[in-house]
Amino acid sequence: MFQITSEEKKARTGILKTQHGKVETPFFMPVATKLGLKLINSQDLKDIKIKTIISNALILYLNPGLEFLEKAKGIHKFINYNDTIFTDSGGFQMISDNFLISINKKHVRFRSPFDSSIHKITPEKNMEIQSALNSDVAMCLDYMPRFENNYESLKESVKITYEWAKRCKDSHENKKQLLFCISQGGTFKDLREKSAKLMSSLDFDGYAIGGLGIGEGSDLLNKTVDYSIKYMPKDKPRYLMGIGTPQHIIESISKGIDIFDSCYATKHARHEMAFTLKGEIRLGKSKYKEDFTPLDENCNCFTCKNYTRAYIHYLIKINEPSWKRLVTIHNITFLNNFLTQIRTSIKENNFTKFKKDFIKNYKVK
RNA sequence: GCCUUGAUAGUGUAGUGGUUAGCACGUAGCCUUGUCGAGGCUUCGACCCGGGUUCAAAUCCCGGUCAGGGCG
Repeated sequence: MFQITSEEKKARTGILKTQHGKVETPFFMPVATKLGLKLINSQDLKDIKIKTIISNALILYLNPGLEFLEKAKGIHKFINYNDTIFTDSGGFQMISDNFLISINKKHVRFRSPFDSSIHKITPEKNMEIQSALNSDVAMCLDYMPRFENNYESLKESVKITYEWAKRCKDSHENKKQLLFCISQGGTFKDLREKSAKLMSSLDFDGYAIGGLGIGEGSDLLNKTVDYSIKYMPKDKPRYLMGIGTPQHIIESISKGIDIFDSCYATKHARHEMAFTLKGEIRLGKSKYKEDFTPLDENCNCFTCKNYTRAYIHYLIKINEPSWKRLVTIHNITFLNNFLTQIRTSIKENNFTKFKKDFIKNYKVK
């Protein structure tokens, strides 16, 4: 399932094998919650060489529904994507007020945002859904409390998430599908350590860190990854959920993280932000009006090969929405290339220098 | 030449005697990280010029300038 191929200090490369092929780690997954990547499609993913995406089991269960997806001959066929698809369990929805109704040890009750119907989901039911979706990697149902700074509720979430992980594992029947668990604990050291230890006591195909990237800031994010990863199995893939930015990705890889997903790159692309090796730029700013250079000077993406910052700026100013696709393509290509470079640097035992050079050039506000 | 209409942020406009002069786009800045609203927030920025009436004028009057329209 997972094999480490090279290491430099704590950073490592590896190969994750799923029913749809092999993926080299560390990698980044774009988010396709509803099986749609805004503005781009599976052909774009092939062109960019994106080998994994992540969707959301609970959302797909509510709409378009399992019956429909069965008629469509499965999610891979439906979206014409023949590589690895992760499905998130839907635990993240629990932080949304208009979603959650109640939660207890047995199940979670919530209201569908699509038709306001009320649903009850148990870990067993969640596994049933993910097995039926036949994604390549399923995530255990976890409980992420809304009040992320409340120690007591986080303590409770660590406990419930552990109980649920056991139930997910026991009821997981799709043997072609890998199953990852998720640890919680907010930014509290003792809770993170406890959660990581509890999860590591169970045998999963991969181990995720959840509950981060929700405004805790870089310092707490980095510290929390340290707390957790110390007690996570070394020979299994480690997935930092919801992250994110190039600086967080490279920092986390240096700690031993293998997998990332985030809507940051695509969402920010639609808000005029493009990644460059020197930091983020805002293309709507007038300083780019006569900047006839590519978004990033070293990027080989479709957008950078064919268009300039000035053109994107111009499209923004004349309210021509096609720029959003161009910037989206750039940002996910940028991240994908970034991860490829990181993998290469680890294999060549050059990662430490690569990271140092990157941080030196990458300006963070 | 005569008549007429108009002139309010960079642009387009609201405003019939007392408004912190409103709005949209724009400028500048900030936010967004496992449900991505093709977003959200903040800032900057104006009454054409000169005189008059009035306690008080973007608002009423006179003149000028500029622009549009009509007549000759």
